[in-house]
Amino acid sequence: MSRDFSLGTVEVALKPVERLEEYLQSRGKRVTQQRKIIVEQVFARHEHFDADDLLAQLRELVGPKKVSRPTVYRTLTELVEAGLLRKMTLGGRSVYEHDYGYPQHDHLHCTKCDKLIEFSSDEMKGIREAVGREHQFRVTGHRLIINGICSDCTKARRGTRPQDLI
Amino acid sequence: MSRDFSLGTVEVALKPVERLEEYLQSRGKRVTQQRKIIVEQVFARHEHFDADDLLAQLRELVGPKKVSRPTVYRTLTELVEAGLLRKMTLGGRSVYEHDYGYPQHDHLHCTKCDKLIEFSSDEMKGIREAVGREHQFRVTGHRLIINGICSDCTKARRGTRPQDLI
DNA sequence: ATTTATGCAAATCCTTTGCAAATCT
DNA sequence: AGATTTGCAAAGGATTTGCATAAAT
Repeated sequence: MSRDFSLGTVEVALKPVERLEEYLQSRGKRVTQQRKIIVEQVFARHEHFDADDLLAQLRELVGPKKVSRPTVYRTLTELVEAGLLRKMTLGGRSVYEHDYGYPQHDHLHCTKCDKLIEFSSDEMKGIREAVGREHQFRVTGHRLIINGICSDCTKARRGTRPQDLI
Repeated sequence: MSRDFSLGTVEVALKPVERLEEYLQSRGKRVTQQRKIIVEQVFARHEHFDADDLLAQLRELVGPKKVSRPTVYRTLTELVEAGLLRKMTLGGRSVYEHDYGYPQHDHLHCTKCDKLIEFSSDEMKGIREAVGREHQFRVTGHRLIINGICSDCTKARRGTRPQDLI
């Protein structure tokens, strides 16, 4: 199966839910209703989100009391462990995005409207390797966020609240 | 006046305290004892620190009740606004480092021992420009953190607590 | 004399936890 | 049945805020 996203295409053998089941079973964890509901909803949209966004989405699209807040937090942690989601911290709050079946990329962060735009740069690979070698550092990943003002906000001349630059 | 740091030398016209006074006066804010004590202590050491570290340093080197916790937080925010400090978020907590008179650089973050190592890469300038142009984004800064295991932890074979990869 | 800043205590925000009841295997 | 999960309520940790008092202009 292959999925096509704005940044490219990556081959993935299993659907997110299946990947999760595989992960859960390999750890003797259980495939519960709420975990299935959560992956399903998480992969139903591609935008970046935080625990609250997800909770709101669940309440709206699935039902008001299908999954509790603690379970959302617990499951998000598992989805990160399972390699399905990637977590990042933007000004104090945790933000998640798809990792599974999604190509490596970085972010442009508009400090006016707080929008996140994805981009990919091949040069990063080189930088990582070079820097790692130089410092005898075993590199496992990186996070690059370029801050600035997006074109929309530049046009709109009057921005909203000033954001702290992570 | 020039200051020499591991990554290079940058010319700065005023000392941090002076720069702060300039900033405060330009805003009709007051040059208080605690604000002066804080900048002084903040620039007395070059390591990265968080609000708690600073509070501890103040209690130890200045006195146990010279500056309160809320004032530390309020002043750190001002120092960032004044361009004296740079703020970053590492796994939920805010970490600060010198910005004023200190050259642009990025970080290597050891996910075992949580150590931060500075490095600078010239390629980043190019990436920033290219990406900004491509997305009509007015770039004002960036944050690059490369995660991995530092040489110390690799040697020590057994790391400490697992960290979440920002 | 004004007006801003500080310190205290309490409040917030996001996230995590203890524990009994519910749900999987 | 037996173990893991869930949901609830409460706890936690970092950071912020209201307000009376202290300090700066």
